[in-house]
Amino acid sequence: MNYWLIKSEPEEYSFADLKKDTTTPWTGVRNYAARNNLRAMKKGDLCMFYHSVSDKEIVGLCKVHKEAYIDPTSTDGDRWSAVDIKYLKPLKKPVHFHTLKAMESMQTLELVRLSRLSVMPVSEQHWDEIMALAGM
DNA sequence: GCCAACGTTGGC
DNA sequence: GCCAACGTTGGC
Repeated sequence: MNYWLIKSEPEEYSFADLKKDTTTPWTGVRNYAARNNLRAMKKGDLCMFYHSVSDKEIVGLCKVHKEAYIDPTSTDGDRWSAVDIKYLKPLKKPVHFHTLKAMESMQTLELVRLSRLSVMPVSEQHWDEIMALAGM
């Protein structure tokens, strides 16, 4: 079991949209590091859902529903990948970017370190710590 | 294969 | 809206 964090601008596709859809194809990633992370995802892996730009907080949990396949929104062969994710539940208390950025232990979190990466792994220690902050 | 120019992302 | 960080592109 691995842990991940995926980003979306809520104006683009929000956690509420995922709740409505239950599952959704996570398409449109056009960055190799993020793509490689998508390809490393295993069915059942847990993901944090982060609202970038306007909210800047982790709002909920989802899981990998279907492992990487060719991104249907790309016409570039199998250069880009997508996965399907499935809605799980909201965090009791969303965790804001500021909170994480201020924590010594989160300085190694990709979200803090590499702000532009849109799909990233989360270590088990970070995961547990964030879940505690989220009241989960 | 280097690197300048350019585009994009996302925090501020 | 600005701009830093970073990825990509293309001329040399």
